[in-house]
Amino acid sequence: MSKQTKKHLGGCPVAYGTDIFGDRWTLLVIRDMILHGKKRYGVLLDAEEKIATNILADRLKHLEAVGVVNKAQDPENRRSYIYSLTQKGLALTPIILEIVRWSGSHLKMNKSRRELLKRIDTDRNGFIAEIYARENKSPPKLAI
Amino acid sequence: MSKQTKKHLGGCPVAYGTDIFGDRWTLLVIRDMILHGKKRYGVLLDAEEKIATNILADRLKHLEAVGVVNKAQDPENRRSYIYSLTQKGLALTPIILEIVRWSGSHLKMNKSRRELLKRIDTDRNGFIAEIYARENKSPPKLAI
DNA sequence: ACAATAACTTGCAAATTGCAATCTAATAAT
DNA sequence: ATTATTAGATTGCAATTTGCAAGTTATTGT
Repeated sequence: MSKQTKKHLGGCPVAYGTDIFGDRWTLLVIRDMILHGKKRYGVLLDAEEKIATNILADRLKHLEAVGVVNKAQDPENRRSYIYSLTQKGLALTPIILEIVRWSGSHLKMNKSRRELLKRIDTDRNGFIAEIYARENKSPPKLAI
Repeated sequence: MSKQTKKHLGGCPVAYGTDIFGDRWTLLVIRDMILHGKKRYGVLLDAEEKIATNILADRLKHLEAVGVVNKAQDPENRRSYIYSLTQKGLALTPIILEIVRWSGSHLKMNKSRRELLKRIDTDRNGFIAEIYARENKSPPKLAI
């Protein structure tokens, strides 16, 4: 992820988005938080794709800086930090879901993932609402 | 974009997606093709973000290799090549549109871009159908 | 024939990623 | 109380990628 190129010019929304999550590792971190409810450094480190420690730390710091994630110390264990998705972060859910849908058309998936895709197709808004509820955030207004 | 890390493990759809478009430049190229109908190397090179020639060539080659883009020589000018989105490529449209929507909530945009956002919100499927029609491809089945 | 163009390719410096070791503060175990 | 372990990084450095600008080749325009 290029810090040098992290400047969107001319106000293009896609360029703005790519400045924030237009790299593989950031997208995967967001996936883990949105779809799997992961909230801790060590748990995020455990993803299948094996992110490097410095990359994970860098990405979490970045996501906090852009307001996608909130970092708070766990009062019961001050070594540990809780990373929560903000409203801005949760609002990335539809993007993640569209990625799942697109990939679902071109990738062999196991049964549980096929069922996830079916869930998304069957009741997308309900699925989104569940993710928001899990994070104790109010869901967005329903779109048609 | 890491060739070494371009391997999705375990069949996760988001990881699969990030292998294909999980980098800034690829997303921006896809944006230009989907939203602006760009089809030629020189035109894609002219984007606001100023992609480097080697990066553009690399990304187009990659997109062709993964079946998102088709490359054909222009019969009227054999120096020039036409890069067309395949069905697989066009199916990325909902992702691009969700990125536009998300960014629209967090970015000041000029009038034309605000109108684009309003278009997407008002008649998303119609907008998608227009893009498919522009590319002479049959649109996907309507989702609820 | 020569100039201009389209699409790259190349050389190389700067930046980023990836791996593994290391560090510090806090908690757990003894 | 002391030692061991843990959580979350940070660091050193090699490998890879990006970015810039010059260069190349085939094709078209003059």
